[in-house]
Amino acid sequence: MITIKELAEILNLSTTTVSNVIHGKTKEVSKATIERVQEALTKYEYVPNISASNLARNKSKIIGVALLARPDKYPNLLTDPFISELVSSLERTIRENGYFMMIYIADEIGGIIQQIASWNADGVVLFGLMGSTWKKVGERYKKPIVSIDCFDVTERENVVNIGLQDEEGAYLAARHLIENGHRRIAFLSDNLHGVDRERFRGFRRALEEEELSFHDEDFLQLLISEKSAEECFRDLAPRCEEYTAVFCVSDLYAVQLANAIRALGKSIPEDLSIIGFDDNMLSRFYRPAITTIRQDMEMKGVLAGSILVQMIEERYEGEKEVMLPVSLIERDTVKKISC
Amino acid sequence: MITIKELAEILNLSTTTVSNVIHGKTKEVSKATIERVQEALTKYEYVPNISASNLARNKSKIIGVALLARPDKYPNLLTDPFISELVSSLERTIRENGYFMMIYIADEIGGIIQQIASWNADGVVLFGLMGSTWKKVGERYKKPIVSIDCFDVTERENVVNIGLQDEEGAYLAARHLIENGHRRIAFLSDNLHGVDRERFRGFRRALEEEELSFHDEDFLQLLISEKSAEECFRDLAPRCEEYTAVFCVSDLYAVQLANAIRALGKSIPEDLSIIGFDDNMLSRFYRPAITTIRQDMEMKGVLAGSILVQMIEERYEGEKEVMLPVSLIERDTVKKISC
DNA sequence: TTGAAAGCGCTAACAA
DNA sequence: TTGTTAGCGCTTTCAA
Repeated sequence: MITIKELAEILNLSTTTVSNVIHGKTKEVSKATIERVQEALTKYEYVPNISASNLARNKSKIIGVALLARPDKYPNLLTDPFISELVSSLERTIRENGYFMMIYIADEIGGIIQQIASWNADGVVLFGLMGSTWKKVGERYKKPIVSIDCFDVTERENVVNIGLQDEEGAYLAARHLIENGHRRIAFLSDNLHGVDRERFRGFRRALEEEELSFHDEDFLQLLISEKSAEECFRDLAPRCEEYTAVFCVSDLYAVQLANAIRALGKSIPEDLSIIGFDDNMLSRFYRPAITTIRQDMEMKGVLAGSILVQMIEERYEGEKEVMLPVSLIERDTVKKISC
Repeated sequence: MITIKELAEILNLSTTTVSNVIHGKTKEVSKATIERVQEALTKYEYVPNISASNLARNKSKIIGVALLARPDKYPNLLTDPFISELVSSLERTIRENGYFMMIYIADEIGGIIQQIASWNADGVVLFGLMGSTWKKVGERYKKPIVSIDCFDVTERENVVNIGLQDEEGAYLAARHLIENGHRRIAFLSDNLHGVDRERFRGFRRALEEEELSFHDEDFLQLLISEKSAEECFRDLAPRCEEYTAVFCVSDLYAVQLANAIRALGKSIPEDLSIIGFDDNMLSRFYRPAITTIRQDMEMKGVLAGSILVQMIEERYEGEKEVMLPVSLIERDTVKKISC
């Protein structure tokens, strides 16, 4: 692998000049030398050494993408349609802006942010971060950060959050069920933190508006840390007898619930209406196609990537928090019933 | 960010010594200094600069993962369950071995391999590479390579291929259909290259064994470069009238075909039997659950990652080609018929 | 047991 | 228009 220095010697030029034509800073270089250099570049198949360049410039063109997940979940995190759509559009946006993506998956941010700092990443996309752990991030990493689906971020320096109208989405879902005559509606999720807390709030707001009651047992909680997903749903399915409809916080859960219900010999939506959240491949391909709340993951990735790049290049002038809209996608898993 | 040099000055030591204790080369360092250094390391929150280290060592701990795909397809390549399972297990394996993954998605290998060389990646995983383009790779990149699902690789230096018993898989699928009484069987795919060619061969072998004829029109080709997937399947569905069963080269296609058939008011498998390939999330979650040929993507990623690491560390002693097995997963989309 | 110093390849301020 | 040179932070050989 030939270096700039060697090239300079061969051409009887300085490294500066060679470096300049490599980077197109050719205002002050004569036509003749430009050509000579470029010929040599291709002739000797020059390949830049990015490590050296990074070291000299104190930049890296790397964007770190940190995905936080529980250890039992992250072995196959990228397999989750929700995550893969996000990463897919992030990757493309980062690439198209001339940066490189380095993915980190782990259950705690400390080590990750350390490594990201080690690589001198120009910026970071953070996903799945919980409240208390923000401290560590701020202490160890001073460059731009875009967080996705985080809360209480606005007071932080150098951080922009891409969020979603979670509350509104769940509200729309619940309203849709109510408008179709449903009165006994359950809420299905594995926790009540972060986005799911917001969705829980929206869900309850819709019920309260109609003065429908909601009791603790109407929260169908998946104990995913204790048993396999399949077991969770098998155990939960019988409890759905009590309801005419279930709101699931993801399409993945909606599909799995539908299967568990059907395994009991019942049918969807005749025996139970189901509504999901996300509008990804699963709800679209499943039959009956799942009625769901759409969020634009594509847009989430694109925004996260491009805003981060703008921050890195010191030309971002938008808000500290961007809220993406949601919409109801009516398909075939909500039955109209007469109370 | 404090550097080794600064640390050395503070401690009145040489950079060598500091560097040595950082890397645990402490055979020739006194207990006392080890402790002093380690205290300072934490006190001053030392973070190594990987670019500098890479430059000095002429290594990078980076593994490049190059995914080749047609431009119209790669915007959302990572969204494909097949790819996401692969990348997910690759990422984990790479991480667990102490390396970093850098993903590259593009339609031609030249630029990618250039960038990978620029980063001085210690090794590369190649997916989706076609025959003629291997030249470029060999010319520009001399370090270890693991290819996935490639052919004619055994004669190359530094290359190990992770393949699959594609021929056998399709053979199993076709046999299964035949054993269930099917005689008019179509083959559905978007091309007949690479793995699909192998599958086509296996498929035909099964037919030939039973002296069943196969004509050109029995190859249902998806013209995915010309129209959207949905249109493809809508246009293709009526042609399935002619058959009692269709073998699809992926679960994704199997699901989409099933939906197109059902959109015509027919049912699966009563009116048409379908068999897929991959055994991923789609075939498992769909109802009726798709009968399919299982391949272990998890294993593919793990093998690719760990073999590459072994090659990088010069301790790989296995074959130049690893062939993963397939198996038939019987589910609910193949009907037993009496001829 | 510790240190001095050269060098990895590139950049950029400054000089000519 | 081109060249000189001093780093960037770390590793590693060799010497002390």
